[in-house]
Amino acid sequence: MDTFDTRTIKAANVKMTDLTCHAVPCIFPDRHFKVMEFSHAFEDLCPVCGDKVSGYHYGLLTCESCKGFFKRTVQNTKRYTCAENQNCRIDKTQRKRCPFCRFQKCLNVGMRLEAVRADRMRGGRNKFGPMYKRDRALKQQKKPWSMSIKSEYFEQYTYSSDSCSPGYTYSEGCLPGSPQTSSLPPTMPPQLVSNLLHCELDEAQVRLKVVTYLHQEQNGRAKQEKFSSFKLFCVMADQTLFSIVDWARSCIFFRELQVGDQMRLLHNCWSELLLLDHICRQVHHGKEGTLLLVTGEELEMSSILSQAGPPLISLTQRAQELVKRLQALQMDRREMACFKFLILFNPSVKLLENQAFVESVQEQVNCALKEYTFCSYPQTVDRCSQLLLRLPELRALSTQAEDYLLFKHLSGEVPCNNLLVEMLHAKRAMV
DNA sequence: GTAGCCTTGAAC
DNA sequence: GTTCAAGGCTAC
Repeated sequence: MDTFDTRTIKAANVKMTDLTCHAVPCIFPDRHFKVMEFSHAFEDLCPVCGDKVSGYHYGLLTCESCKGFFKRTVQNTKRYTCAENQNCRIDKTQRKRCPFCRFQKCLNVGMRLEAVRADRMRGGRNKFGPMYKRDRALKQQKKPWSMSIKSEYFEQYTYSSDSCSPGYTYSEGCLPGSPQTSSLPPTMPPQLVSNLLHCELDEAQVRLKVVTYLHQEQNGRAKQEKFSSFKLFCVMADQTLFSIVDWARSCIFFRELQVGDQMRLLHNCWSELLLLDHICRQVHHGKEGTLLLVTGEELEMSSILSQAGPPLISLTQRAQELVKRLQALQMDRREMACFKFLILFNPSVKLLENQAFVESVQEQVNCALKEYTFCSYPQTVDRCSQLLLRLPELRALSTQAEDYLLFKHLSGEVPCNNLLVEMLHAKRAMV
């Protein structure tokens, strides 16, 4: 129990020890005391604390203090802990109270770790320059419509992509796979569905965390101790699972539950969520014959199948069949977000303290998904049922994956101190 | 540790 | 030469 909590907190702290810090002391600071001027006034408020924006910093418009805070945290590899429930309110007056939640918010709104320079070189421009330029142009276009800053902020989504505006990137209209991109007239999704989508993890941030961790792990080992491919996959899945736990703990509804219920729900469905994460990635990847890993790497399916034993071959093939079915349905990101909640809020989990609440969330999400599919895909009347039929398949597949993992664990092939194994044991203890 | 102001330097 | 987003300095 305790291990779960401490490890979760560890996962929430971004590991940046591979950032080499070569501080260059400024021996002769040539001070001109030039008054700082900006060519234009920034009217926006900082998405982290609501203070006045001073310019683009680490990927998006933020205030000077959050810029400095983000820089100090990343450069000095700071680790914070939250004395409350990891959902402290961050505003101008309280931003100093909880650095843990402040840093989480920095990451959640889209501040980029990679914009903090490992070599601490001053001046110049980075790769975000064109992105900032695009964002400025976009904001300029939006001005005549007098959109309030707040509504603009909440109408955008957390999927990060370099091709869209900084921070919250895919706007309503350019969300891949959304019904708005088809020839159908645009319809407003139910508010709950939009809220669930808003909770989604930033794929780029997850990728960065996993890649950074893997890099550290491999580099910190002697040549003969390097991980095998299977162990690397375990570490990758382990780190992804940490991100999934972080996602759950910051989600609407879930964060209102007592820690005991949170753990029961997560212990019950961790493998389904992990598998769904993998499957969603493949559905949107859309390249037959290759698998897209959380690290962004592509693997040839044929090379996996040629090296894997029968249990892994069967698992891979069944997962790909499910991917194909969901691709055939053109399942979109909002539906995926609903799926996650339907999996997480399982009222049949034993010993829940607030079973009624879990049941009510499941019902609300179910209704919202029905309404969404009905309004957005009117040409497919039974779309919702077709989607929901995939859930038992996902569950069966996750059970098969758990069995395989247990077998590998008993054979000593899973790395020690692994959250996957911890969850596996916790789930078996529930039954 | 925080946050406001200063310096730097690549891109334009 | 100008811009502006990095890092640095320092009073608090």
